[in-house]
Amino acid sequence: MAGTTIYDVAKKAGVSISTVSRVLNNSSRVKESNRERVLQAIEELGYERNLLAAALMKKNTHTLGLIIADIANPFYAEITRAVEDKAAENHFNVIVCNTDNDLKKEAAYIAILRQKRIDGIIFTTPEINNNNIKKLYEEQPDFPMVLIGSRIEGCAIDTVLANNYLGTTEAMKYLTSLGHKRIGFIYGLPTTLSSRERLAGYHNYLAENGMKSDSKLILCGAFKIESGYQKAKELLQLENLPTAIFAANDLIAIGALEAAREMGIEVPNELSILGYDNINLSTITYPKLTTVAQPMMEMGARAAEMVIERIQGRRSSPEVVTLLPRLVVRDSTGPVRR
Amino acid sequence: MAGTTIYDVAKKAGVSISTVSRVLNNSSRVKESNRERVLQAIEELGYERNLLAAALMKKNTHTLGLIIADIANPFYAEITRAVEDKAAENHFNVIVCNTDNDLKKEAAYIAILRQKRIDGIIFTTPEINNNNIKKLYEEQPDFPMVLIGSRIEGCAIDTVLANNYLGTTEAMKYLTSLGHKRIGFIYGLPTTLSSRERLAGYHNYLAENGMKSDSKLILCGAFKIESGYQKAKELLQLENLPTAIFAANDLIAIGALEAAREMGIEVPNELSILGYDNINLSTITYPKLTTVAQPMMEMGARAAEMVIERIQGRRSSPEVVTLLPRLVVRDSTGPVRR
DNA sequence: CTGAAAGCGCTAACAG
DNA sequence: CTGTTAGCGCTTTCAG
Repeated sequence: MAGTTIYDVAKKAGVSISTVSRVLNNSSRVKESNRERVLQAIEELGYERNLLAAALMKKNTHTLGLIIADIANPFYAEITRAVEDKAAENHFNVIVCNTDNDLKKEAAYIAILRQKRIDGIIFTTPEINNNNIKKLYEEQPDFPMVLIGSRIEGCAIDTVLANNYLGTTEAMKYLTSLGHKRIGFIYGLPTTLSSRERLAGYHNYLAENGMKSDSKLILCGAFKIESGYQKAKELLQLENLPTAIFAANDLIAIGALEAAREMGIEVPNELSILGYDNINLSTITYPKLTTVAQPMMEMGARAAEMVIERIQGRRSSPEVVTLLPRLVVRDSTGPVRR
Repeated sequence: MAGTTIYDVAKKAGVSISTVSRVLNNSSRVKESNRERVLQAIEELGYERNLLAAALMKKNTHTLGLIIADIANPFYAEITRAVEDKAAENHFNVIVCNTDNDLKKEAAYIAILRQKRIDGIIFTTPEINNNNIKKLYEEQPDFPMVLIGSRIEGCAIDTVLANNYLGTTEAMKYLTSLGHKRIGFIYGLPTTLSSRERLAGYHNYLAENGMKSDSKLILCGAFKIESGYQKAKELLQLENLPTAIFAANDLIAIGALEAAREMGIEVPNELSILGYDNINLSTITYPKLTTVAQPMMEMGARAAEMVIERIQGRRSSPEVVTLLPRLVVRDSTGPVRR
């Protein structure tokens, strides 16, 4: 019953509420016989602990906030799953907040989460210039939080990253090894860490390997299927066609796949398409997508671990953990046709 | 600051804590000048309300629990998105709980959610015999909860359903209109409402239309891609081949698509495949999946509305809301080849 | 090892 | 309209 309190339990067990509290929290030795009587009273009364009252005293709620753009986006869904798993393992719950990358919404969520006294927040905000986080950090530098896949200038916050340069380089190396020289690049929101670093990686690779970069081959849209579809169409209407398209995420790549199909361009025979992320979807496309796999599960799990460690005071100076992506070759890429 | 309380605010504003509380809650008239002084004090102190303390008194947390099998499953992800949106609209947060349909895990989540005094729970448990829910209902019949896509025997609980018979019938009607007579049926976990009703719908349709049902054509697996793949393979190795496969969800259909491709069977020319749900994935398969669309967004939104209404006492006798599915014809189905 | 008592920060009568 | 007061249900000294 929700109405019963430790007073009821105490009375029934013939002990004081302190003793009841002690067995509830395992906080200090309680005579075995008393512990048993308390446990039995709890059982018989169907007592349900009020964790709100406990939190009011203990100053922790064992609840985490997770701020993401959109849980219906498979990329975030997978991270969320990992976060929730790791949280549950450590007896934390997670409140999920969809912001659609709207800073106003995000600010409102942050405020309410703090008012509900959640213990920490995990941000997956892609934006590199997120003033909400910056502000929170400045006002409460000690508040436990961690960033996934992003960095905020001037904020020493725990962060989990996947190495974008490496991923991009691997992909480009692979593509060029197949003989591709004209490689189109479609990326998403430019104010995003992923966009920046992947674009930089693309440019770098070309430069370091003495390949000229053609600005006509570089298009910017959004990290969405629709956007990938449109930008790929643009690319495929160029006079001097690319032989491969490197998409800055899988959704873009999926859109590109569709554009190619619609235009009667065979993948991978006439055009190679390479994605980024390795979301679950990438297995069910036809052809199956070659992609740079981000260790999303690890990223989520690691992030959850980090906030929890910080909440529990088992962590001092902020740290940036950089995980390694790896190329997953499937069927959407092949040797350039001469 | 998190350390400041209404006492600090009251002192700074030169009023009593009651007045502060009143402006915070807009609970009763406060002289305009006082309200402003309070607001200003709040601003200057950076006061952050402690909603735990408030909840302890008010007996509500403005938090919902959402119990699902797996947020990484696009079907649940979409529902979750809708639930969270509607919740946020009504100033509720949602705690997401992944159970993998494990009743033990679920029971643990229910217990902790209640201890955290969340205001209501939305269950998307597919199982028809969920003792956790039954038990909760028996112990706390007034506790606000709603079921999505399932029913629990003997429990008068608010429920949101999509009409499985109708969906199945539509699909079968469409398939037979294309000339299909041997229609394979692959479904998932048999203890699931969706499985039962869709299977029943399949049988019904055949019976009502004087078509004989062949038990060899009816296979049961899990609601997963992998399972669809395997069962479709079985179906496609039969002596007397089906000309169409009706899958009880899209994941199964996607698996079937892959099986067909692997076996060199052309869809839809040689085999029609029809799914159920219309998850986002169903647009990106090749060919694009014909499917029975469940209004997942509406289901989630409606469910959230219902719990919130019940929480707010704006709802009396439990209700079963049945939404209508609709057939979405895409490219994975076609006329039977003679 | 146990109990009494003092809060945690807030809301809700109840007087005024 | 405002302040006083008594809790909400629990944890945590502090004595014993």
